[in-house]
Amino acid sequence: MTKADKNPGVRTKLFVANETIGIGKIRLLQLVGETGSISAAARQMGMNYRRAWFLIDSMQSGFADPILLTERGGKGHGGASLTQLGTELINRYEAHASLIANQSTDILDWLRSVQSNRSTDADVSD
Amino acid sequence: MTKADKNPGVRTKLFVANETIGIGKIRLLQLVGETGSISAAARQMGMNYRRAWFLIDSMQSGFADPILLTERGGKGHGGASLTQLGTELINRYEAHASLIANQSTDILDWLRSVQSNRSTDADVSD
DNA sequence: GCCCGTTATGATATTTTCTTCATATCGGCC
DNA sequence: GGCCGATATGAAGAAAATATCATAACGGGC
Repeated sequence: MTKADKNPGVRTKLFVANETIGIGKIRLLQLVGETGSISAAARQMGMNYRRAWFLIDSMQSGFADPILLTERGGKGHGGASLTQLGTELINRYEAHASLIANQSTDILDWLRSVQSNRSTDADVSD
Repeated sequence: MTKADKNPGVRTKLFVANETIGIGKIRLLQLVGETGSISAAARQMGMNYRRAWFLIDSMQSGFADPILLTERGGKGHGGASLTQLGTELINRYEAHASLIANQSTDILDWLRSVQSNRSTDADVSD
């Protein structure tokens, strides 16, 4: 349970320099901005630091300039903060996602009308 | 560097009944329609029948009615053909993809202006 | 100087996904 | 009735993605 939505949806991914950026990485980046640390963001998303770091690193690899600045040790024992490029990435992604959503009502309505109604809960056949 | 930097791209996926539909599965479905068989379509896309069948099955699972009809044995030793629902799926997907492409120029232009210029190998993701 | 929480990365284990091989069935056709 | 190429699945192996555990460096603060 708590898997995919029962309603049809549309998701878009950006492809840049061999890496992909979707809503998950963007959300993580947002949380880094809000919490001021990668590990706090990871905890909040229920993932381990290792994975969060990989995701952020893969995002970063697409850009010529840093999307965040990190610091270890120091005040607050270190942390991370977004650069202007990082926040712009978030903003542009969200603006784009919003445009897409506006263009998706037709196909979503159609999918709803033709989709299978089989229970999408955990399909443990027994 | 014969392989020029890959340009940024946008890809969208439909989510329906726990399954995803992207350009790869749609292309496969198209080829089934053109060739009249799943195995021919698979060969043409360089994948094995097992995988093609699985992809088609996962697509089908999202819909209440069949997107293709299959036949084993018989004239031509069997084959597959799209239903009207299957062709409508293809058409609607392509119309949707075209809308998305029109809305993506802004973010693509921006990504081009800020992306890293490290050489990237070809992306052949379906 | 040690403690603390964080960044950063290595090494290993586990899970998931994909591939390959193998087998069965179908039904017109010669 | 056997051959053919197609659909349809099972199952073992390989590969890739993800998770877990472990360790080091950092540097302000006490």
